[in-house]
Amino acid sequence: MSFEELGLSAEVLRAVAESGYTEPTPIQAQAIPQVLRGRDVMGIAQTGTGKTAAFTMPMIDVLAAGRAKARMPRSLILEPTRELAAQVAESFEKYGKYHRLSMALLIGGVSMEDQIKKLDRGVDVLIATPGRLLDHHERGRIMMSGIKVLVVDEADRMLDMGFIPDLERICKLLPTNRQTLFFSATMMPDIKRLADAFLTTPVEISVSRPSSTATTVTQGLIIVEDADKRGALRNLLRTETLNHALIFCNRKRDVDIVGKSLIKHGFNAAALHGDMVQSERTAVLDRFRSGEVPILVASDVAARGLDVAEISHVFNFDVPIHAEDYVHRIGRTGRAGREGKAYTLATPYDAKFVRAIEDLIKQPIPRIVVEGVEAGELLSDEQAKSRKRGRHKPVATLSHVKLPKSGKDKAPRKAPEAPAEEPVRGRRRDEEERAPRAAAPAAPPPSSTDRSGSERYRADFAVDRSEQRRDRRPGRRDDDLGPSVVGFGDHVPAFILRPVYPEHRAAEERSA
DNA sequence: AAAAAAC
Repeated sequence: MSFEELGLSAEVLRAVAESGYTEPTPIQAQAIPQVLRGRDVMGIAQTGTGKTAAFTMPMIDVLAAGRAKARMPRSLILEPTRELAAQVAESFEKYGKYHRLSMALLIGGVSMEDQIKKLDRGVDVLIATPGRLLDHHERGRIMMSGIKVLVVDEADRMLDMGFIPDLERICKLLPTNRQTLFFSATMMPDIKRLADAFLTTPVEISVSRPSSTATTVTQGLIIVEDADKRGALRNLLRTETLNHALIFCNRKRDVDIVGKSLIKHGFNAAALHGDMVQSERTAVLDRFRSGEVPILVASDVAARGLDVAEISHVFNFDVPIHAEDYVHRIGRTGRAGREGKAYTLATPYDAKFVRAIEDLIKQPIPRIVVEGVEAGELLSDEQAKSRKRGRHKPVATLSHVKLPKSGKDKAPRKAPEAPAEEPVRGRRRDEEERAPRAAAPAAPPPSSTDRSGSERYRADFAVDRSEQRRDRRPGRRDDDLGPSVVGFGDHVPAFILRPVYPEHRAAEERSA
């Protein structure tokens, strides 16, 4: 099978040849002729199957005839993450280099100005993440009625991320007379329902079963105590011959910690997660792609679809909680038939997550021992439980008490000893603001006689800083923020109490 | 046990 047989234009074929590809992947071979024919396509394909090119190549030809009007894009591609959107834009640039298609990338985290300018000039290809697209639409910068081709990429991930309402809103803005291409790695019932709503008599294309891992990837599981994880990772990084290494952590906080720790130990590493500003995200990914920084520590923002050639190693610093994520993460290596290695660090308590992964991939992950690090063993559920009980330390100070989530009554709103208060109008709001704090478990009864002012302050207000503001993006609030001071709190500055009018002030001074 | 996405 060759690209020439698929019906693509000479211009696209020339661009494909120049990019070095000679043979279409299965999804490209099946999808390209259907897209050119104008059919709707439902593609069940994972990333790494050549899915992106399967829709960009034929779309370039479909859109070649015709011209875009101002603010009326002719096609729309929806992606779940900003990085994936940028990657699709690159694909259009690569295969569309002999066409004069205009393109705009509408993603969050970057200035709207350039995006608006492009929209005003008219775009053939609009690539967007849902939030920013709707933002532009609400500001009246886009008319969706001219869209002839819609692509919904990574639909299952959009579902995971709660994008479905946005997706449905966007879909209502589009003309019903259009071509739709819908891609998902799985076809769960929710996805099927969505596909039925979006597509009309689609051609179904399915390549490579989900939950399968590439055979060219060598896997290994290292069981160590939590405290030994970083040491084990460093050891692996030193002994393996790395080209590009991608290290996944479950939490953004740990991405930062592991990244900093590696740099401190002399590794050329960088971190990537969704709380970083977009310019940094882009810069880090560029440096990783170019090979300037060969080690990237990342959250699952990089788990799916990220296409960096020649990632030789994937390390799971944490066992992914959802088994499918394991498949996606290690799918970043061993791409296009290349060799890859995927090592997972597990603690003795990760047994059930490891089991879920092994069930999904239908094979055990070979256990591996890292030199210089004591090998552990996965604990059974009961063992884990009893060991955890033994490790439990009594709560020593209030600063270790985790505050109840606001809005959700996990702890009683009032301390048991607190005297029942008359609901005095005007004070009630203040009481409610303070209630969760006062009711923190193990709070000593409020007695002001035996404690100094500073002791009382510590007991009432001291909070573990790490529990505050996990989400540091400006304007974002986590539900479990620490105590917030409303207005001036209890303190009223003296100047506020002073009379405003000179004659009143004079009266005050007289009486003083 | 999380992450992702608009200002």
